Amino acid sequence: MTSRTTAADAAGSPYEAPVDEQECQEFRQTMELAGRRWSAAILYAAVAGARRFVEYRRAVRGISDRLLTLRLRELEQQGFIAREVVPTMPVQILYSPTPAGAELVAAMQPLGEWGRRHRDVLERRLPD
Amino acid sequence: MTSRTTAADAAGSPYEAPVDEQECQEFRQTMELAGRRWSAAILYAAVAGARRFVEYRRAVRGISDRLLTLRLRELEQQGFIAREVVPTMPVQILYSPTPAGAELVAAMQPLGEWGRRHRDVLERRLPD
DNA sequence: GAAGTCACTTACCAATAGTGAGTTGCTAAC
DNA sequence: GTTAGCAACTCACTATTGGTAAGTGACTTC
Repeated sequence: MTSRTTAADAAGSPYEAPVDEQECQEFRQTMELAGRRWSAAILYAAVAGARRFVEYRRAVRGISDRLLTLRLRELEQQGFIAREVVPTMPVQILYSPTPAGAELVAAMQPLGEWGRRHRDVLERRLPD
Repeated sequence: MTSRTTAADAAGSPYEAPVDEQECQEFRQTMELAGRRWSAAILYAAVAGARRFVEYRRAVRGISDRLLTLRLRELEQQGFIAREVVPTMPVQILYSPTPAGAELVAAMQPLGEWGRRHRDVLERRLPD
């Protein structure tokens, strides 16, 4: 810190924020990866046993076909979900969680817990 | 389950997905509340010691004034951040984490941990 | 008195999300 | 043998959200 004075100093600013910028950045990236709309619910459904497209659509109430397709592709690209085509007649397409996906869901559990304890807050801001 | 047969049954579908739809829903709401763009980083900065507008802007690298204003207001409404006007000359405005906000950040810690272990995945999909 | 800081607003454009309908390939029912 | 249905998509369109850049007013420092 230099000897330069500012309006804030004059007004009694307590300190310069000692926030670790890089850690903040990492934190942000992780939360935004996992917090992408629908992604967490889809991963959760996968770990809970969903496999086929329609099963996910049923489990993740409110999602559209289009967004489900998009998110499944993204999660596949990121390595959290594996897509398998079973060449029966008619073909079946199965989406299963990878170990990385399951690990991610496990890391989200405390937040799920938090959500159950603070259901009131959720209902106040996300009434869908 | 009825005795109705479907194409899926004919092709050997393993089971109906036993996913708990309500739990999935809760999970989704929580993750999307915390995963909103910039929100997690702002809360993190708050817990790490940021108080004034400029301190948050410095800590949360890349955010614009507009979005920071918006997010701070949202987090205040949701009860995660408290806004305090100190009537000095010039006035200071301080944003501090509430107990609920601190608790939320604590619940996000395992995900932050996960992010540090999987930095490669983050870099692949969020190069900003 | 010119330039700078703090905590915002405003205007505008781009990216993302949501809705609803259509498609292909198959089966099952009348 | 046409009609209806499901599974897993795709397309076109609109609404919502996010990003960029610039401006504002009260105040301070040079």
